[in-house]
Amino acid sequence: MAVVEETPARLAATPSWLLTQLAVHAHRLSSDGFGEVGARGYHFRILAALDEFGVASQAELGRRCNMDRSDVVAAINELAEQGLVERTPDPNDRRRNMVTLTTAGDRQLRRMGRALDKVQDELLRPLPAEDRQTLTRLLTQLLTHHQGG
Amino acid sequence: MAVVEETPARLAATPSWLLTQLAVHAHRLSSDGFGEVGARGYHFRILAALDEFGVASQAELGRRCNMDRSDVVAAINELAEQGLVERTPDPNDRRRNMVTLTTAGDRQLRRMGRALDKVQDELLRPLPAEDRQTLTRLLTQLLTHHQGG
DNA sequence: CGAATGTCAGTATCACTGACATGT
DNA sequence: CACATGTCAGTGTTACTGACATTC
Repeated sequence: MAVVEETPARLAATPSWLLTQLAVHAHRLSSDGFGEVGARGYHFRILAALDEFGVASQAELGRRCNMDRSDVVAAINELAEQGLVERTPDPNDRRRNMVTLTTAGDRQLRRMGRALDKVQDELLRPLPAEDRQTLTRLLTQLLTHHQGG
Repeated sequence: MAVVEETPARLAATPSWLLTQLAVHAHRLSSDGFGEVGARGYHFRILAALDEFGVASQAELGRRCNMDRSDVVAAINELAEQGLVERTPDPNDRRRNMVTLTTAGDRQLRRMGRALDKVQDELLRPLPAEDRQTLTRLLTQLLTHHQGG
């Protein structure tokens, strides 16, 4: 009957619940933005890594973007089909593919970047600048611990 | 060649990236704990809601736990099969099922609760108590904004 | 009638596993 | 030989969509 139903305190007071639920909202927001340009999160990760560090093998991309090798394969397939990246064999190590960002890929990256900027604004809207910094610092601290150490 | 590959700054400096990556770690940790008792996240949400607010219809559970009606159906199926909840028709409203927590369900909830407590400790380990409070406050503030308003 | 409820079937994204062939 | 790389096929979790019959 109630219009608004209450979330159990056992969940609401729990950091891992807060994190996952907020991640859901972040994902919804960015899915909307990315979807408008026919892409998804994995694509952005790879394009951003190529833009920032240049040509790379698929395994390198996987490590940089926190993606599994097998998922990189699929993502590169999709990106290559759209002409956003090029996959060429590495003559120095014939196990590897060299993945390069194309001009079209760079344009797409910029489009997705703009969409992502909007997501951040929307996501952090209720927080003043100081709190945003604090939040980013704390989250970075946590992530560094769990990924690096 | 590098042993550690760098994450693109475009990602690392982005709150939504931090959130989603941390949510991944939280999910990994709780999946381990929940998996040991043969359960998953959706099960905990429902058991916790039943424990805190008592008997409820499936639709109510969905609203409280932030789950889709259709996903509640599947979760309740699984919980009922294990004898952790009971599903009985509501005589006052024949559209509804009344879902009740059984004694076994209560035991399971406690097991999962203990597992989840370990997850929080592990997740927040690098932060001092004060920072944990700040983080929880900021996350709560964000989530309230995105869910309530 | 409109609206809520339970149910079913299917989809998408992200993450992961195990296997295999090829090459270093 | 061990190990890295790319590839393929499949799984699990969470989240969501559209449809349908039943009931209020």
